[in-house]
Amino acid sequence: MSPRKTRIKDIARMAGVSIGTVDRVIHNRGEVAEKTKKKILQILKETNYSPNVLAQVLKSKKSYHIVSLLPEPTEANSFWKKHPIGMERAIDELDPFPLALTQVTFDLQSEEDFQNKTATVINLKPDGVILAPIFKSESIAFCKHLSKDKIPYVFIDGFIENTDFLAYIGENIFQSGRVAGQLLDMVTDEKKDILVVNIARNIQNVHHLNNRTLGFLSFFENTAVNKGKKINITISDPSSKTIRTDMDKVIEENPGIGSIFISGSKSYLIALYLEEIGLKSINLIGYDLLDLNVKYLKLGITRFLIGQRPEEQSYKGIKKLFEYLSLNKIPDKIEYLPVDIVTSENVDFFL
Amino acid sequence: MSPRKTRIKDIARMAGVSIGTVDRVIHNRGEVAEKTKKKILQILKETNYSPNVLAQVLKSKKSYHIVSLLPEPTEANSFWKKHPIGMERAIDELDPFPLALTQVTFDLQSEEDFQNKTATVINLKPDGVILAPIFKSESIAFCKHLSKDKIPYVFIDGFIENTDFLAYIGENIFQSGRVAGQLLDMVTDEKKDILVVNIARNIQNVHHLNNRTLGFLSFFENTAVNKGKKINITISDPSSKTIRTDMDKVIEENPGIGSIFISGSKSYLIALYLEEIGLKSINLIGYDLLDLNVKYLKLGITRFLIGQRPEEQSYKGIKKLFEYLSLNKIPDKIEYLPVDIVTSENVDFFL
DNA sequence: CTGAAAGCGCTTACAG
DNA sequence: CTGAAAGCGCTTACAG
Repeated sequence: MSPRKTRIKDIARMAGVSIGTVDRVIHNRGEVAEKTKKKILQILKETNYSPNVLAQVLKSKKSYHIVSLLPEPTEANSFWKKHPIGMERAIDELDPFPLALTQVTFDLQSEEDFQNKTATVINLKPDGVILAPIFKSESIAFCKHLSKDKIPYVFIDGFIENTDFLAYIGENIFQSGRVAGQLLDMVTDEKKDILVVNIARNIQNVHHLNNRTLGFLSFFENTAVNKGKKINITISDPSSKTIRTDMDKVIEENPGIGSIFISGSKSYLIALYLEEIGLKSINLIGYDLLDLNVKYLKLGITRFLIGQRPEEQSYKGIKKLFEYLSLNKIPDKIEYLPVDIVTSENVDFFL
Repeated sequence: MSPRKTRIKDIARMAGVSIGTVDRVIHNRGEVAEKTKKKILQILKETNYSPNVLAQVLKSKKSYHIVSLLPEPTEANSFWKKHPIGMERAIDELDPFPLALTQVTFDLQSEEDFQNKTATVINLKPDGVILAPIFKSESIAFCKHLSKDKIPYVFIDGFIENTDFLAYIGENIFQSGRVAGQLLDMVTDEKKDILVVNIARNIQNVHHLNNRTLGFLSFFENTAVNKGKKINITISDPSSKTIRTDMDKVIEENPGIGSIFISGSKSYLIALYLEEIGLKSINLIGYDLLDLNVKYLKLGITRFLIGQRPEEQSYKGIKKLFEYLSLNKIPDKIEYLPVDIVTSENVDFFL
């Protein structure tokens, strides 16, 4: 297999120069006669030289500093608890390589806090950034700043077009809506109606909820068996009182509802509601393996959860940044992770 | 974060000896006065010393040799094509670390070939082995030999109890049967019957088909809604003629069949049969993302496929062996990978 | 039983 | 513009 790797020493011998000169050419540090440089470049190419990373790292002690800017996980949104775990795992695995991670978090409810924290990140002078671009306009401004400073950044959870990101790792949001559509179509009586519930203060701004709903509905436009009505509501306040009022109303007005699609991660709120009013015949599908969502999945009130591998998102984010920084490896720009279909019988494997 | 790592040099200074002596203690190479040794061990402990792997590898050039013994992938069983990919990826990722892999394959249909190949593996004097223990008694003999030679081995795809394996990475076979049961229960009319099809020359010997079927049936014993009959047949020969004869018979005798569970990876054979006789109302579920299985999934003839992440199995196998060999890290003995539920809408993410 | 030295492949000053 | 030397942290002979 390995025909013994070419070393700088070998290149130097072949070119009739010292290793210092070879090193200067390799790293383009100048101070080399044009003629010598050409010759060395030629040999480098012929021998297909690549440096011994071990020796490089051992010598240089240069540590890359990666900063993450992700939402602060809360009781109600334990989804974001998974991301730090993935990042730590990546760093563990990269172990002997010098990599420092600073985690900055922001309040998922506050554009202002997000904006302040982007300034914090900039001040840390990172070599690379991992970012969940929750707030669009603020994110765009931040990305511009990073580009200007030549700091590479990776999106997870969602991405913004026309920015200069190094990579995106996460869900294909539209398609995950279609998967949910297909599953509900399978378990819903052909003539029953289907309710789409978005829970969000301002649905306009929540890009991925919109996109999922679009994907979900698209499945019924061209592929599904179900012929029932599709009802679409937005609940602007996740308090149990508002949920009850809004849900009571829609269910009374639409007695034919057979299934409910919740476009975000708060399906447990609807499951709780259905449990309270004792309506067990309705099929529920939602997103993300929050503890409360899993509880209702295991209770049989929620039929399916769709998982989007939060831990793998951030794990791969770190890995790709590191490979780019240390080996100059350009990753695939968009990596869609599988849309996981989770039921009470396979959920334990995902926890 | 890092308070600068303790080096051998530091230990030596603290103990008032030279670095050579410290090294002798660390590697237990003897030739050290008991008193000195004690002192150094004490300091090692206090400082929580761990070596710089970079420097270690750079110096030693010791390359670990891993040998895999897996079935030869064939047209009909492209499942085993995925494993080499996973292993190559692991080696790529481990890059600067010296790791050689030799892949030995055997004929999935031949106990004799398997046995011959175990001898081949032994002759290669590997530092570690990755093994799919397809044939039980032959595998046990092989494992005994490996244990005697103190060669660590990792199982994938299945494992044999009471052997001295380092780790197993793969499916929870029984549980994956339950998942299939749950899915079919969801899409099958309560009163319809369910057919279980095993395709195998000798069903006795095919442990995992049995186990899956047991898991599948267990779901209907204690959890399912479906009240129909459960019919269980074994087709001993995968030729299309035998399939047709056997299937014609069972369908004629059981007109109430609403769904079919295929315990192995050859669901495409049954899908092809259903396509030919034009029976489209039956729900089909099977295993593994073979090209042909995926074809019938996309055509809508197969409802669900269950995936078991073949690539990840072997990827993790290599990683765990390497970590054990180089860092002496003992892995979790059994790691069940998630049971993936795959439909026509999410299958592309898994390919 | 112990220490001093050489060397793994690379990078970084420094001398000329 | 170029070369020789020191050193990253470890391991491996070798001398005593």
